[in-house]
Amino acid sequence: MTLKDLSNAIYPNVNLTVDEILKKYPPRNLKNGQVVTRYAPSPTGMMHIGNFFQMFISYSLRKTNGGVFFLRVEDTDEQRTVKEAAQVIYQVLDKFGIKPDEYQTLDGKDIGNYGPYVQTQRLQIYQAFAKKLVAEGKAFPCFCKKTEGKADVLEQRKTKFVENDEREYDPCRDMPIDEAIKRIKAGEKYAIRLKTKNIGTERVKFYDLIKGEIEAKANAKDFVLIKNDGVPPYAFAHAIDDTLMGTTIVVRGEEYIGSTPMHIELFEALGFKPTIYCHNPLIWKIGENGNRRKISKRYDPEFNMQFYFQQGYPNDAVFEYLLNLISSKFEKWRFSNPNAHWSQFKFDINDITAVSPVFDMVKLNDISKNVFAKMSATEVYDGWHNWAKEYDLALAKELESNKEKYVMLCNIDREKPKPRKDIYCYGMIKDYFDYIFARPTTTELENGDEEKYAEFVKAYAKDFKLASSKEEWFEGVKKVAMELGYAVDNKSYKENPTLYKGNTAKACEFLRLALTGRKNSPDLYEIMQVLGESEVKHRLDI
RNA sequence: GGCCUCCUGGUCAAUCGGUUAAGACGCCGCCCUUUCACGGCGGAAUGAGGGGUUCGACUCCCCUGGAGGCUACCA
Repeated sequence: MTLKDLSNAIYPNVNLTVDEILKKYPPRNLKNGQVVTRYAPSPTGMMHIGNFFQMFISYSLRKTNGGVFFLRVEDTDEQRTVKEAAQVIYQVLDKFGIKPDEYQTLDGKDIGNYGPYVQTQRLQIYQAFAKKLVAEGKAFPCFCKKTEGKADVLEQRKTKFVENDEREYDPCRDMPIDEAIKRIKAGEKYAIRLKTKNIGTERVKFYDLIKGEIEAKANAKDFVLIKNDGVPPYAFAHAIDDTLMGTTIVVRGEEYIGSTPMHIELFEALGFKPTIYCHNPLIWKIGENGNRRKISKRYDPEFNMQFYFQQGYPNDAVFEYLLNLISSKFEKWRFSNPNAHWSQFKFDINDITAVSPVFDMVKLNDISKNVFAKMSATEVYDGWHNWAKEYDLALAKELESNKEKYVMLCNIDREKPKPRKDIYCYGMIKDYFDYIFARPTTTELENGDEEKYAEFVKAYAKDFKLASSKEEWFEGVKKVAMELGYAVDNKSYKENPTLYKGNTAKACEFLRLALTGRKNSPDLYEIMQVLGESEVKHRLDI
C-alpha cells in the first residue's frame, strides 16, 4: 500500500484533479500595478462596522488603478452560518452603492470567471487539493475525536509547553497507511491534517502592508485542512481560493496575524506563491467606565450597519467618517478640496493607520453635518422622503402632501455660502422641527418672564401680518418691542439695561417661544414662512 | 505558558533623528450678529515608565507596564 492508495481512498467521489482545476483558473490579466482585492464575509446574519471597514479598505485599494474587487461568501462554519444571511450583506453593499466586480447573485449565478464565489460550492476543489497533499505525504487523515469548544484547549495549554516541546504533532500522523485505508473503508469519519515539516524551532517572515515586516515562530502544528464533514476551515479555503481567484492583496482583520505562519506553511505545501497581506485594525469604543473595549453588538447600536440606514445617515457621511479613520491624509485632502467627492481622494496603502481607532459618534455627526450643509434643499427633501418611506410611513405621506412646505423647511439657512450646520441624519429632522408639525405644548420660558412674555405676544399679535421679507419682519418685531419699552439700540441697552424691558433679542426670544416653544431654533423669519400666516396667527392666539 | 501586534491631548491624529510637538472633532473664552445660527480669533489639553545609542530621540535599541489577538475539526 502506498500514499497514492491512501489518497485514492480519500474522497473517492472527487474526480477533479489539481491540474484540471488549475487550468480552469488561469492567472488574471493584470496591467502594471493593478490589484485584485476581495471582501470575504461569513454570512452570520449581520454586517457590522468592522466588516464594513475592512470591505471599504479592500474596495478602495482596488479603485486606485483598476483591477478587480470581488465578493466571496465564506460559509464554511455551519454553526455560525445563518440561512439567507448573504442577503443582508448584499443589501448593505447595495444600499451603500458598492458593486463587486465578481460575485454570486442571490439566485446562484456567478458573475465572473473565477467562481463559484460561495465556499460551500467549492468543496470538490478543496478535497482535490487535500488528496494531492496526502499523495505527496504532506497531509494525512486523522481519526481523532473532535476537540469540543475552548475549554479543552485551555486545559491543554496548562501543560502543553512544560517540557518546552514546541511541536504539536497529531497522533495520527504516523499511522501506518494500511491501517488508515482500512479505517476509511470501514466508514470511519476522518479529518485531513497538514503534516507539518517543522520541528518548532523555525522562524518565518512575512510582509504586512500596514505593519511592515513581521517575524514569528513558524507553524509546527498538524492543523486541520478539511473537517470530518468534508468542509475546510478558514485556512485551507483561504489558501486555495485566494490563489485560484488571483487575489493580490488579502485584506483581513488583524486577528489573523497570529495564524499567518500557518497559512504560510500551507501555501508552501500547496506549491503556491505567498500572497500579500493587509491586516486592518479593529474598531473600538470607550466603555461606560472610560476604558477601551471592542465595539460590540450588544452595547453599541452603531456596530450594525443597519443603524446608519435606520438613523438616516447619508452614505457619504459614513464613507467620509471611515476614510477619516482609515487614512489621516483624508482630512487634509478634504480641507484643500472642500467640494470634491470623497471618492476622488487618492487612497494610499501606506497611510492606513496601524492603530485600532475608537469610534466617535460626535465626529461622525460633525462630518455628516458638513455633508448635509453642502446639499440643496431638494436633495435634503428627497433624502428625507426616501428615508421616511422606509422608516416612517406617516411622515412620508405628510411630506408628499405638502412637498412645497417641506422643501421650504429644508431650505432654512441652506443654499447659501455659509449654511447652518445642524442636521446630521434624516431620522432627527422630525424631532428637530417638531414645532413645525404641531403647536408646541410646552415652552422653555424662564421663570419671572411670564408677564413680559404675555404682554409682548399680545402686542405682536395685534397688528400681525406675515412679513414678505426678512427686513420687513425684523422691523415689525422692533416696532412692537420699541412701543413696549424695549431698547431699539443695543448700545444704550447695554449701558443702561434697567431703563428697558429688554432688547430686541429678548423680544425675539418671546416670539420664538410662542411659535416654537424653544429659545433656540433656526431663523425665525423663515420658520414663520414655513408655518404660514394662519398657523402663526393660531399660535399667537389671534 | 508560548508567539504576535499596538501605545503622541478626551477622540482621530502629523512628525518618518533637529519643529515653540501640526491639524480636525469636542470643551472653554472673546469677536461678529439688536433673532437662532454660520463664521472669525484665541485658550486649556499629548509623546505609558525606565534605561541606553547619539552633539541631539516622540522617532532607533533594550527592559518594564498597559491594551488586544492567536495558540479550535470558529472565522
